[in-house]
Amino acid sequence: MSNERYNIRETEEKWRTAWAKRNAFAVSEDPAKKKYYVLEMFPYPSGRIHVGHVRNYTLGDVVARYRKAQGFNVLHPMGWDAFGLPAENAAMERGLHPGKWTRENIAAMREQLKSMGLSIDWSREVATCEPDYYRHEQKMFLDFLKNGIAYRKESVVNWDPVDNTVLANEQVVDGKGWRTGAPVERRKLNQWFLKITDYADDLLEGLKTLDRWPEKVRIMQEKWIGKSQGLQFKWNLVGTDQQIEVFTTRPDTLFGAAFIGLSPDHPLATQLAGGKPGFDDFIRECQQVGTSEEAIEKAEKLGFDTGYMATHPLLGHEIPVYIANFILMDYGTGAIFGVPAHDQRDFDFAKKYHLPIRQVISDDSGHDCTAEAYTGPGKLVNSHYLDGMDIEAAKAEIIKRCEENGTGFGTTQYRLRDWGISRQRYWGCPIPIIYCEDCGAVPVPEKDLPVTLPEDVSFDKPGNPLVHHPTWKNCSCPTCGKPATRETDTFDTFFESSWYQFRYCDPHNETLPLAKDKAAYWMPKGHTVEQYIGGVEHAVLHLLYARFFTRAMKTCGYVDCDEPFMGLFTQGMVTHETYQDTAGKWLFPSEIAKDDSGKFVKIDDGSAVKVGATIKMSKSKRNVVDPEDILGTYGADAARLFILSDSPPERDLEWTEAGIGGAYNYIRQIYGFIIYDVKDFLPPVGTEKPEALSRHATDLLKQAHKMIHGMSQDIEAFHMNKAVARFRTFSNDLKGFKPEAQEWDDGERWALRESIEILIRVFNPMMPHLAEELWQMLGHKTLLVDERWPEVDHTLLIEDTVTIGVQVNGKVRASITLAPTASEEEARTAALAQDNVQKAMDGKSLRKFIYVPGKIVNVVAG
RNA sequence: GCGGGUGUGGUGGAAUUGGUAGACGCGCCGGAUUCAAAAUCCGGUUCCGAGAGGAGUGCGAGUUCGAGUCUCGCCACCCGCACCA
Repeated sequence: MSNERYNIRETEEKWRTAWAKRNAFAVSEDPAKKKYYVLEMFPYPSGRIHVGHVRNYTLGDVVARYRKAQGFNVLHPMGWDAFGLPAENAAMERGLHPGKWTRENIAAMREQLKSMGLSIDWSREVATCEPDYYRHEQKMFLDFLKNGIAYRKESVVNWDPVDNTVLANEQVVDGKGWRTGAPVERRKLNQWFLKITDYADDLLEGLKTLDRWPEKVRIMQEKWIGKSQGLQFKWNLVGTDQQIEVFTTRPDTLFGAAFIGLSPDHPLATQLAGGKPGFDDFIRECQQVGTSEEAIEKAEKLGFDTGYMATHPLLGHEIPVYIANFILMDYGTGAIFGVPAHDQRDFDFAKKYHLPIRQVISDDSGHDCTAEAYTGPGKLVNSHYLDGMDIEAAKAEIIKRCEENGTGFGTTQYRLRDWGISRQRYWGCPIPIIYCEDCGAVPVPEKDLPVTLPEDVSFDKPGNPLVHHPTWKNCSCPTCGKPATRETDTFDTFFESSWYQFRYCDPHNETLPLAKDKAAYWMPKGHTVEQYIGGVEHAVLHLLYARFFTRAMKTCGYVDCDEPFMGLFTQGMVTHETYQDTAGKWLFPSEIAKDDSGKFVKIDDGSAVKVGATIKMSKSKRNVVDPEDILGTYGADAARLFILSDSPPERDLEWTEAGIGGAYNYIRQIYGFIIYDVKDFLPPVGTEKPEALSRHATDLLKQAHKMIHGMSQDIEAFHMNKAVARFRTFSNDLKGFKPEAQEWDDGERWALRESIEILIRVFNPMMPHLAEELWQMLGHKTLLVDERWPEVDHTLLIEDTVTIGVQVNGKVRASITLAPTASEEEARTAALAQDNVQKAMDGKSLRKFIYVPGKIVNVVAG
């Protein structure tokens, strides 16, 4: 076998240069060609790519190169999600300006991505932190205002009382500020919102059209939107003329009501209980729970008895009114009625405050409602005129009665809340609003856009530097000319990532986010991004915001489509083993090695290393590998091949040294095999197919065409690991292909070249540098990047025999080879002729004979 | 807590969607080559059993001629939860 003579570094660089010189991946609108838009989620420019990026962009590149080979006009762009918190952290920790830090990171990461050999049209690159990008979203925001999609309201944030800054949920650790350690408070601020709830039904309906999305993502979005039918109705507050409006999805359980619960943020809460002993402490305690739903749900359920009672005309008795910390002001009316027997949270609350538990639903199984809430189906009991009804009928009856006596109405509620887009941060897109004492919140006139982010800022003080900027903040009112101040909040960075899929279609347009004709070619309704690829962690927020934003843009006349991504693929995480030294300190994989006995030790001092769980790569656990090292050591093709091998892309990928080594070996082996072992036997490029091929040569071709067929199916279904297994199997077939006689005959030589070229062309999307090099070494003058995907000769896929298993009473005892179309009679004869079948039947008679042609025979004996 | 998902040899995974479980790879074992090692090549490798044979897809039930695949109930791990991106 050959020595390795494939110079990976030089060769890979050579082909990247060749593609770039040729502008191989630059595209423009071409009405003669069908377009195909492949998009991977753009990266946050943290400074270095990580293995998750390598996985994401490798997957996208396989699709892009495969579709290009199929003749599509493939749009495959790249850009930078360049606003966000880490840039401000870098500024505070290291004194670097967020803009400088971000732009340097982009430059570094661009080089890293380029070294992967991606088929990207770099002329379309965008960075969201540049005014030529964000000016358009400022304009869109003004349009949203005009169309009633944007509005301002009060909402709560996490407040660090020491730094006097707003904290992201991520910056709240165990209820305390991450830097100051001070208990976080909730604080109300006026903020801008987008009316995503106006589109809730449409977003829900649209999910049905997304048949090329993973079902799990559609389900998650459906649950997130959380459409529910229910009753909104008023309770009377005993001894006052006040009423409490309550929403419930379970009006059927009305007679089991044990208490009314108010959100601590509910206006009535302070009104009823303010001044009562313990109230201030209670509210303070509530305010120390973070704003995240998770924190609220996990926090201990606390209540405060207002001392008031409430009643409802249909109920007939009075129940106490509590303030409860688990009730969200944002959902429904911010008030509920609690039914301990049929809701576990209410049950826990009732136990804690000694409230009665009254069962009103029963399924006759004797469920003990004093031990645990019952949430299953059943009939109504203890509920007067509802007794004996099923749940749905009882719901309808209560809604009807409330509507008749005018105390309530049936209504639809959504769990989805409007999208708060204000961030009290510097490194984001300025919200184009000016506040004037007389005129209020005034939109910045379009002629004054963009409102650019000032670069001369300092991070000496905590909080948003825009607030203390000496000149930027102060301006004059566009309406009346009086001194005024700019909005110092910036947009949520999800704003930028909600429309970048459009910007790539027309990235240098100065007047519009994108021109109509470009949108019509690349993003027509029903044929938008054919394939979007990214992490499943974006299943709800980013993907829902982008779907909403697209609809909002449509409302404002920018585009004609409503679903931005027709096909979605969500990849799994990349994991790695974790390592700790004897002192428990986390170690990087690069700090350890295997000793002679195969145990891991620290490289610098040889001390023992504890190998821990394989988990998601994270900086804190140091279980990360640097793609740059991998690419430098093994080359881009090996990294790409390993990423695609073994693990199905939707599942987690365990990064191992052995795995990347195996991929590297394959590249060297197949190169050596083709160039040193068989190249000299091959006929020249373009040799005509001989008149007749031997059975032997045809068998090889059959395998080759089966592979093409299988590879196409696998790539289209994102079964990249199976596609890899397929061409590796075929590589083994090739290596085992020997002349039947002493010498190669012409047919064999031709079949060998044909098969090798097929192999090269089908693995090209995965290992484009190696494929291009082999293509040239075999004598081709053209670039493989311009070649078409090989066509399947379907006559070669037909098999004349098939081997199937023979079961006796469900257990495999033998196998038989038949024509795929063999009759049941033929199958029966062949099966019963098998010794093992007779043995297993053990003299018993044939009771039933099952024959599924091409699949199985089952002899039922007894 | 709520919502979504995953579970198959020593190991990553495959199984034409109800039809011969373990393709392909990693690792390991044996052989060739080598002064030796590395690298490379060839062969073997689910478990128990000498063998005939038996068992086997997280655990427990069920449907079926036939279940990794479908149904129900558990267990374990992972992702998201609206200001990380």
